[in-house]
Amino acid sequence: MELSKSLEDYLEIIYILKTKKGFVRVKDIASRFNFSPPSVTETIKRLAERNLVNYKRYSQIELTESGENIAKSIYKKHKLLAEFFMHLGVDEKTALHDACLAEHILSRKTLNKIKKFNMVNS
Amino acid sequence: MELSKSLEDYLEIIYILKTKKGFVRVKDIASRFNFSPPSVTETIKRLAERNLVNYKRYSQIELTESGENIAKSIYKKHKLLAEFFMHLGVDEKTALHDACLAEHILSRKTLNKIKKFNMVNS
DNA sequence: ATTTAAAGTTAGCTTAACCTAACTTATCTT
DNA sequence: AAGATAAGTTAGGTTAAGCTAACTTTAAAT
Repeated sequence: MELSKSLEDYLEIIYILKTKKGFVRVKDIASRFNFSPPSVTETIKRLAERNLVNYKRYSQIELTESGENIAKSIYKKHKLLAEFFMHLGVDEKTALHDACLAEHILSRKTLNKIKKFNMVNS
Repeated sequence: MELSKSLEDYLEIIYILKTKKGFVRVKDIASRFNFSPPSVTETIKRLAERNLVNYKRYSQIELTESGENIAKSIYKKHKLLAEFFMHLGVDEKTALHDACLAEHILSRKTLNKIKKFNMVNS
């Protein structure tokens, strides 16, 4: 059931691309992460096995409902953490970078405390 | 040159065990991480290839100077982050757990802001 | 000093997550 | 509608990081 950092990143970027562009292609994911297209295809297949995306060869990639739920929750963590780091005085670029990493590891309890901190400091 | 999260964890635990017990054995590392002894042996060899530990078969494990420097810096991050999470109101167990993960990923810039935060809130 | 038990190692396997080279499919242009 | 180009896939390789089973070495106990 546990998702790796890598799979979480894929779900998140699929969600972001879908929202921003309306559709998602292997090429877009590959160029975002600087991965080769075959690596992306392979990972998409693994996501499909877990019913997190609907995959059809040579076609666009769609999140399933549960895939989208996970993607949204990761994206929310990302936003929360970026805001948090910036409240601490970290520059935006670094805040976004570190948020991309921390979003995969911090516990719900810690994230809740961070959320409270953000609320107080807004 | 970049160390994986896994290798950083090994260096850190070797440093901690050495400090607390005076010596480090495969068995101790294995039981800390719940890894099998062969996995530990293999990783120790990889650390030795990078000159981060001195490894002699059937003998104790010693950090080299550069291995110890890295280990110390990770351990310092660990302490810093655990303290930080507790300042935010996170319980100790969770704080230590999350510190173990965050210590491998956060940038120097973010860690510096966290250090300042800790100083103000002590 | 032998024997036994504990610790460590070797050999060989697995999976995730990347890669390149070569091939296939889809799309776009004329 | 044919051919060229772009996108995607397949096949096969690599490395890190884990595992078990079987073997070796060291240390402890009698």
